[in-house]
Amino acid sequence: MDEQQVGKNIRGIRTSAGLTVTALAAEASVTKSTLSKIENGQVSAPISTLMRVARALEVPLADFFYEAEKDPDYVFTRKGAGKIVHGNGTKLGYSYEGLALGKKDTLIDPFVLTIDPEDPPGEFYHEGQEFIYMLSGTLQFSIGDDVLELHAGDSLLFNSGTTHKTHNTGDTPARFLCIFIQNPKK
Amino acid sequence: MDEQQVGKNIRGIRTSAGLTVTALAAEASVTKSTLSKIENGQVSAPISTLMRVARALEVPLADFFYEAEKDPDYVFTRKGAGKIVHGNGTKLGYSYEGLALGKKDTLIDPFVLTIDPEDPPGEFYHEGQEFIYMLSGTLQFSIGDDVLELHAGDSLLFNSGTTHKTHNTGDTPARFLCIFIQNPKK
DNA sequence: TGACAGTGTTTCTTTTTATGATACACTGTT
DNA sequence: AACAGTGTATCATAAAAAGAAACACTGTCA
Repeated sequence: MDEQQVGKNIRGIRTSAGLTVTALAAEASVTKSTLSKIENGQVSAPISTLMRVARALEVPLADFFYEAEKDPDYVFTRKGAGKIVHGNGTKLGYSYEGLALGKKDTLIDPFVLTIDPEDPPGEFYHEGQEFIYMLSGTLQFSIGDDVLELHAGDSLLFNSGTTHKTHNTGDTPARFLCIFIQNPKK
Repeated sequence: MDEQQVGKNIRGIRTSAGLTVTALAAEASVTKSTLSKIENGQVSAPISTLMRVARALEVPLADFFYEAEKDPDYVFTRKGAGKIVHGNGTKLGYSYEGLALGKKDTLIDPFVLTIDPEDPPGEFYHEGQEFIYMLSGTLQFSIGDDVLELHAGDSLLFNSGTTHKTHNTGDTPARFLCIFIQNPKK
């Protein structure tokens, strides 16, 4: 991990967001020359500057410091330090926080999923099984013909093949731990 | 997230490692005055300096930037929702709250485990993979040669074959969600 | 009691360097 | 060809991080 890598991370996040150097610099209240130098690893920016950039990108500051790891024995994720995967590829704005993206050979795929009150209902169908554990908020969860009202601490294990829908009917974000597992018998 | 929080994170990691300011400063090739100021949030250190400290602590740099817990009341287990299975069959007094004992054909085995401060350390080894997600309290978790200090919101995915030990060194019960999955390839 | 070794903090000066303003280069488009 | 948009390099200045050394503030031990 060095300034080069930090810069590459920032550049990756910026381009993913469809922002130009100029636009992000303005949003973060730094000049574009400064941002350019940061992204190219030409300076060792103080955290105060990086914080402004992180805030403008709306990502946790820790996102700037990830490095590609290789086949670790375990993956440890600090609270809030999971890699945020924005809902690209879906028409939903949900944000997924992957908790173990660094591990290659894994049977488990854990995420923390946040659904905001204004988010549209989502419908899912896929193979395998799924386990969810509510962390905060309230979520209306439809599975098959049943509708369940999930609150913090509730948990649910089900076959993903059963059509399931999510809808946040409350006025606070709903956060839940979500764990996918592929069916190995397939 | 600000310099204050970064400093607190560093201090927490340093003290957990049993290092003094002087010792860590020497290891990181920084003066103790500089390290003191960083830990107290009096400077906005450049990443080059923080990298030296992270390397000396043998932690990834991202560990300095995890967000502090804001709302501690988002984790609650509904009364009577889970079936309590006391630690029969083990010599430990741990209590397991099975979350999916009613389902027969399951790939996932989720439960909430509570370890009280007076409980003796436990050591485990078994096949498959395991995922844990801290709900409350503090747990000292040894895996392989590493010792991790787990707090609420932290998560860990690992191969169960790696010897792992649990020990509650705090003064409040440690609760964590634990999900165990058999290796289907065996 | 006093000396002392170890902790962490503060003050002060110097030196490093990150920053912003500006100019530059490199693309496409019309 | 002019132009609007990208990102990069140059340079002076201002900012502030770093280090040295002195300052507490513990404990311990004789």
